[in-house]
Amino acid sequence: MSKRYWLMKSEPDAYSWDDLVEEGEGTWDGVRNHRAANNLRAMQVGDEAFFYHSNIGKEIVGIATISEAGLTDPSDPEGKWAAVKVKPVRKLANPVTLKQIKADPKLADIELVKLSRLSVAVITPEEWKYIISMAEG
DNA sequence: GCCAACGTTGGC
DNA sequence: GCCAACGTTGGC
Repeated sequence: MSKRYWLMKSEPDAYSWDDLVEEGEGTWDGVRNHRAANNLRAMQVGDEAFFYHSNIGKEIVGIATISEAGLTDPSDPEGKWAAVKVKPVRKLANPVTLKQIKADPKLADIELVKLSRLSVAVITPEEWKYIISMAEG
């Protein structure tokens, strides 16, 4: 299967990009939303994900890669929820803010905006390329 | 099975 | 701090 792209939200107060870089690898667990969990289950090792800071910053700050997929959430005693592990790839030269994303007609259908409460969202290859060009172009 | 009430998340 | 969006719960 070809590589897919994702967006993972985190409140930097709870777990920031810098925390991920410091640890080297982070487990993405605690997701208790079925749609977000389905996204987690669809992830494959090697997929890439934007790391988005919600609440504080409200911007995409970096790129992470899925290092382990199809895990069971260790924080779920019933073992029903999914988790993955991620590693930082690189920080974006210029973070892309939610404001920029909302203001751009090319990103009008992005799941991040349409389903704003989803903690794990899908990014299409077109959206991925476009956001990268905003950040590093 | 429907729907109102409530809780949570996240933007503003 | 407020409110909108969405999910979940519980009464019927």
